[in-house]
Amino acid sequence: MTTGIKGFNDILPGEVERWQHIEATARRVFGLYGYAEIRVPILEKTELFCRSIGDTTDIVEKEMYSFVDKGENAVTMRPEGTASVMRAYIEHKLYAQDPVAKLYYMGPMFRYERPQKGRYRQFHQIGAEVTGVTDPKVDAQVLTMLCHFFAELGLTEPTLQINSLGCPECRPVYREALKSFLRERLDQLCDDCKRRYETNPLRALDCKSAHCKEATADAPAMLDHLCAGCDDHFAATRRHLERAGTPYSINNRMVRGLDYYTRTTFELVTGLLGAQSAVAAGGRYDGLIADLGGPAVPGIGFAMGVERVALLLGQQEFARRPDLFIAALGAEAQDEAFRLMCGLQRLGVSVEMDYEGKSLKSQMRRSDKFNSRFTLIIGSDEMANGRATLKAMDSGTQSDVLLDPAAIAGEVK
RNA sequence: GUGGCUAUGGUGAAGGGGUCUAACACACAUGACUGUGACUCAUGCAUCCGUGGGUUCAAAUCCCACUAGCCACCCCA
Repeated sequence: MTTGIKGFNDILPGEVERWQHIEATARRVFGLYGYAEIRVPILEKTELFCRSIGDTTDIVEKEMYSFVDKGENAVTMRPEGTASVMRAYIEHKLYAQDPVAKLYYMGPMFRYERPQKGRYRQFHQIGAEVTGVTDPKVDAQVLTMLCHFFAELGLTEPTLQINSLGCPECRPVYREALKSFLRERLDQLCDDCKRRYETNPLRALDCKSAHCKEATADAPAMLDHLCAGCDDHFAATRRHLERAGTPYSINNRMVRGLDYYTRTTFELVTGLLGAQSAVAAGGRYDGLIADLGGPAVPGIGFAMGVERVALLLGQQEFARRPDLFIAALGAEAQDEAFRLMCGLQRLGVSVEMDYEGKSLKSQMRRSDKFNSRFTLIIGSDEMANGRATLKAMDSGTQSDVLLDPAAIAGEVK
């Protein structure tokens, strides 16, 4: 038997309803804030991700599904959405009409990692991006919308953490300050952090090792090294969040994995997903659009992991409930049931029936299993006098109804 | 790429060398109720315990390998 690929999952009926609910909620909430959907391809030129995410990030170095296609092009199955959306924004010159674009997307992403709880090789993200606004009101609005979305789903547990990563002005200065701090206590750090000291010293700040936590307890914080512009931006973002009534906390040790982030970064974190605490995350990327060959337009956005959101929603039921089940006895009645079913469905009534000519008892059981609201019973008597028995399943009361779709629809609606 | 744990039916699982042609429960099917569900009762539903090899008179039960899944590290949504 051929099985699916490791880390690539089927989403079966029963679970897919939860996904549809998440997606529909995103469309509704994001629409409220004026975002339009954009659909971009799953495959892009490999260079797009190297340039945007960063050549030396883990994603690009070891996690991408990259291959050479039959036209000898180096292509990659997208590991995230922002790069593609910005590529489309630039390629179609959306900025020419209006540099301000508010876009959202949803779909599968691919990363070659070892699967574990809340992490899969094909996973799904719903993301949103705003271009063309530097004002921190937009930072606050993006975060407010994200929290609004979770509130609509009834999820209050994930909490918002924010940080600022500075800009190309102040970050290098901070990076050096941190390195010189770490240099003093390299011997106290774990092997991973020793390795990261050169490549990505900021990572030491959120290392899980107790020794590293202790050693970096008094490490300099990015927030204390922001330039005037970044400092003002962060302060204003906080003020606007308070104005919007969006609760948050500051996590000055938050580190993001993609190179393009500047200034505001954030995560929606939960303690309910094992090692995967981030349900949604994002940040500002003021240099990305220019880096990709577009105009000097700022941007900010986030992505959430749909699998993780679905996990948080738990086993909540989204079962459908048919309006009517038709139980028919005998070939003639079955034919009539089929005619009625087709007519009723055209009238907007959801109908189920049995196709195997089973006993009435068996059909009643099936009707009950479907949790249908009504059952229509048709046998030879009913066929003879043109009326059938309509049973309301919740109360058990029965009535007579004409064998006519419109008449039945009137009773069932 | 590294480490730990697990692997019995449609599902959750019990059983840790012979009494296992594998408990129990759910689900499913049929019937008791000859045309009425949800309750009740009865009956049926794994010749077989991830795959391959080994130990043994005897293995679902012990050993080895492989494979798969899960969780964790790295990293990330």
